[in-house]
Amino acid sequence: MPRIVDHASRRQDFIRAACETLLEEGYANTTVRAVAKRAGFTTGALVHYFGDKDELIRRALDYFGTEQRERMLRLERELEGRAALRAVVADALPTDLDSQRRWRIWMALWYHSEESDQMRAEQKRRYREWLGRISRMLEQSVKLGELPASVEIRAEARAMVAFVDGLGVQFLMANSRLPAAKILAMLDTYLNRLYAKP
Amino acid sequence: MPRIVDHASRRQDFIRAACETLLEEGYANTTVRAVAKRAGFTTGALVHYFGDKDELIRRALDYFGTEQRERMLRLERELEGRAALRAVVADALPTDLDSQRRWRIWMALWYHSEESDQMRAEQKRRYREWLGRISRMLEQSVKLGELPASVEIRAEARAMVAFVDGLGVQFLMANSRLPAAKILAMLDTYLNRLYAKP
Amino acid sequence: MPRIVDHASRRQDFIRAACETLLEEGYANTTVRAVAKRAGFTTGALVHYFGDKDELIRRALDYFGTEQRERMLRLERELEGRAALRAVVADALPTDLDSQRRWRIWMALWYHSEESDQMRAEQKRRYREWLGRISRMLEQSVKLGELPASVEIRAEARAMVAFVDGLGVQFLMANSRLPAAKILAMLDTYLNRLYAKP
Amino acid sequence: MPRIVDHASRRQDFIRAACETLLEEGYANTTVRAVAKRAGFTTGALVHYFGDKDELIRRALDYFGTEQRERMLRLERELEGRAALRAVVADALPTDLDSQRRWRIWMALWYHSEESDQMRAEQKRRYREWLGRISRMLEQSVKLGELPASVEIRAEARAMVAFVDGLGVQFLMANSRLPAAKILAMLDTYLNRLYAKP
DNA sequence: AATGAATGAGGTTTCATTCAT
DNA sequence: TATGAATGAAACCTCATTCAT
Repeated sequence: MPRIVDHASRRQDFIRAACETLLEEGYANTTVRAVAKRAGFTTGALVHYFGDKDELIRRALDYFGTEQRERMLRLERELEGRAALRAVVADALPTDLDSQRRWRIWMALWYHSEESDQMRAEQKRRYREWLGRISRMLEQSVKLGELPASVEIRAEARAMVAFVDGLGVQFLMANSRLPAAKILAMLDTYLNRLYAKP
Repeated sequence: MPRIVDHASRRQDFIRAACETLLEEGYANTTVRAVAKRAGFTTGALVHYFGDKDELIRRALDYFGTEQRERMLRLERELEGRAALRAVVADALPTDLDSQRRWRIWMALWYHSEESDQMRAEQKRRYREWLGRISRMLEQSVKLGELPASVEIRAEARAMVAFVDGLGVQFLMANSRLPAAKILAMLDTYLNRLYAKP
Repeated sequence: MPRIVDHASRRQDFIRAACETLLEEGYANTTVRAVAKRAGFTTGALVHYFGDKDELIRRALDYFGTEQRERMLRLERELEGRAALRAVVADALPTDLDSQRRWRIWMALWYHSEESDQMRAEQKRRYREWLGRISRMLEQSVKLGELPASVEIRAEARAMVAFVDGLGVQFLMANSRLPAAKILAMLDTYLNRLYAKP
Repeated sequence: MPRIVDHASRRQDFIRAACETLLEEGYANTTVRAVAKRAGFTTGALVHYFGDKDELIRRALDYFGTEQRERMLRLERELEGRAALRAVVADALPTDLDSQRRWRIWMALWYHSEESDQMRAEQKRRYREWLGRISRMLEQSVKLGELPASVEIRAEARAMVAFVDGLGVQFLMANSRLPAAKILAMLDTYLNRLYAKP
């Protein structure tokens, strides 16, 4: 008589626990034991849900990307063109303690993409998606007449993403002493130039 | 009379070995043993040159910063204003295999600043210096009349650095398939907007 | 259901193994590996029972103190005044091979109290208790009229303990060639003088 | 052309350095490097004067015993009988910071006698000498009529030494909070009883 | 499915000792 | 004689993983 357990949901519990551990204790302290404990289980239980630690971490980071994407989709649905772009990017920027935690994870993700082929592949996929989304909003802006047709969509998307990532890094390096207002002002300066009439 | 060894140069050997190990095997595989072996010694030899592993790693990462700074200083000396800024930033951008390696190190540095207080302190110092240098070139541009006096130096410096760092990340994520020409074109677009006549 | 192991008793196994190792191989050779091996496990198993080596050693040394105390309490219950004192001290004195082993441990304890703050604290506690116990028996002697009220309890307790500890040291130095009879005779001489009618 | 070095005196330098290191840094921190540094040399120099570390330590502890003995001889020469005994023992007792240091060494010596056969042998010799010296003073007391002929010289000497050693231990355990006056008072109580008219 | 004891490899660090100079 | 670089063994500790229950 098998114990009644919702395999998928328990798996999700582990993933969430791994995320929280990554956020609050850092990658180096994200041990299997720590994650299992946070999830309310012991190390041995993991074996039923993940082949090894690496898979768990990958799933956790992926979950993280998924959350971000969902927030993004919500914003995209409600707005369009420049407004959508501004909303999506502003949401991604590090403007509070919570987003600082998010950026810490992203950095862990970048960093560890260097070490695991599978992680790298997944990270690439996420990057492509993120670039694609920005591109689409820029295209929308062109359609709406906010931007001239001559704009180089792909390059602009890349520049935009670079700007955001770079600010994330700075935010961490500055130990969160970078006020949200300043960051948003920088974003607006950036957008004003991009959307400037020639 | 002691065995004839140039202490400083041998120390440098270890630092170089640590760098190479970091670059080629990643931070996780950069063990004391691996570094010593690459340098052609046993682990115990390290003790003559570094207090502990952390110091070795810090020195290795610092070595990169120093190299970068020296290149920067050379460029600053020869040019001024916008031209200097363009040269310095273009040099920092990931445009070839060698700079890809550099960016991998930077990322390691960002990442591990999160875990070691000393490393964080040194990293902050480097960041401040880098921001200061960009700021000075922008001020020069104002003096030269390339930029209006109304420009917010500090915020522009931050935005510039963010742009560069973000492109470094993208370069790594894209597995170096981002052509130098495209990256430089993005830089010029960025500068054109910044230096645009209102 | 977990593997069936009595955590407390297994912990005790390690403590016993540590004691034996200390006794038979000396402190310098009491490595984690050696203790684990003697207990029939590998080093990693220790982590389930002790935070680190220091805690293991402290527990092992404490184990001795506890044993000693329990023997003492038994004797105190059955006797009183001078008789109790004589019995307790005679039991503590090094009169056989087994007590030689005990004294070797005590010396380790004294010695290592010098180097670990926690151990020093625990050792102080044990000393205070031991002094208190002797003091109480002396007070009893006063009440029973065996000793004059003028006796300086605390100083006499200290002297008594010093005498015992010093004999323990001598016993070890003499390589156990000090016959029990001689030692007990010395004790009686000591007590005769202490309890002499003025 | 050999360098002119007084082998014996340099050897003594190392021994003194080892002593000081033992006193000030404790046995565990008495590394070859620490001793050599204190002596103003490097580790490699030791090899010319001592076969290995163990020999160095043994010589250091021996030097220590020798100093103590010399102080004792001086006192013996000037006094006799009970007065001599009192002076010698009072000098040995832990009554100041300096003697605390001495006792720390003695304890190290006791402790490590357990681990090295050679050290044990030398320690035994020192103990015999110390017992012999006390015995001789007691015999003198008998000759001087201070003590009855019936006194058991050897046993009394042992008891005396035990008393002293035990107080040394207590002094260390009490973290030197045992006032000299109290200790000397205890000694006088002890001697008064020993020398009491029957 | 879950436990948690146990394994064992691998990491950093310390240090007595060796040896070319 | 002295140097001090280098060795290499051994210590403690951490942790992913395995497995009997």
